[in-house]
Amino acid sequence: MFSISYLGNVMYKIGQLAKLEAISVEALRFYDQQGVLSPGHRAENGYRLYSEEDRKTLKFIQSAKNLGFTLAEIHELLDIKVDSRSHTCEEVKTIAEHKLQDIQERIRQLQRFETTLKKVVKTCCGGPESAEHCSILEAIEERVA
Amino acid sequence: MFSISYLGNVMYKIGQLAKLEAISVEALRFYDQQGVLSPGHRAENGYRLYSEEDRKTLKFIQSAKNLGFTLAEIHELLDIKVDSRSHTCEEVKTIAEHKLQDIQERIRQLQRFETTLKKVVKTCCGGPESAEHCSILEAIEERVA
DNA sequence: CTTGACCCTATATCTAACTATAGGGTTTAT
DNA sequence: ATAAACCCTATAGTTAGATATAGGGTCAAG
Repeated sequence: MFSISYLGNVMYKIGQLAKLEAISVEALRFYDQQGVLSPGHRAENGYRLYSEEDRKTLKFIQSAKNLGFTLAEIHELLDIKVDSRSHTCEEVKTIAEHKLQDIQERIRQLQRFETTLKKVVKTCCGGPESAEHCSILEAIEERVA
Repeated sequence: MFSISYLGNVMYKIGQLAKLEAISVEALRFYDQQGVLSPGHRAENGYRLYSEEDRKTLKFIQSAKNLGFTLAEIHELLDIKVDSRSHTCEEVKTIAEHKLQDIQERIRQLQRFETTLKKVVKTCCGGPESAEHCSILEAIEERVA
């Protein structure tokens, strides 16, 4: 297998980058289409050619996904990143704080579910008897939440 | 406005039930289509007629949704409920326990996001200075998660 | 007797982040 | 030279739980 180079820089074909960064080829094409990761160049045959810089951007995307950011939010972050001189720390921090609040709200909602579910599970015998008087079903009927 | 009755029992038209239980008419039709809440009868003109029992089932559905159950899971619970003699407490408890584990796993994932996001937010000055050396962007680049 | 409120079905649209498929060109290995 | 492996575009499908829309029937009031 040959390595591809453009203007003296190593370039990756889509399948190569996909393998390196443990992502599907389809997902990479999807990122291109969504504008979060468009390869800097195309070969003459139309193949996408990703640079080392593109690979770093992909790592950024994957890392941001690990923080719970959506692709739309990652798009925003990347827009700031590529022209960071025109943007401020405040903007970035605001985005991150909103995300944090969003996540915390989702945690609270899930914890409400958890609290009630735990209560309800505890009251149930869980035995082989008929569910006719099952305390879980009864609790739900009585609008437990 | 007249109240509708069938075999001596009060029945609700879809819009009436929707108003009483604070749900949209479309959602009720969707529940019917999904088989979680099919009105016991249809009027001669094709109108859905919901009984008091159907209304209780709707309350059950809404309550179960407040515990985080999906419609598919609620379908399962209702299947057990309508023929509770053929089912056991154990079955019901198992469903609830699985749901609890599911919710707890989702909480853990969100908490991982939260922990890292908090760290990252704290390191950022959030000031009006350019984002060129923004510690949040740098942290994401360095695969913070 | 017609207007507005209500009901019906069937189909499309929404969000998010892909995955899959169809149909076709390119490259690499044998 | 040909078959496998790889690339392309464009479009459709997936999940969940609805919401929206088109086109049409029903019903009660004035």
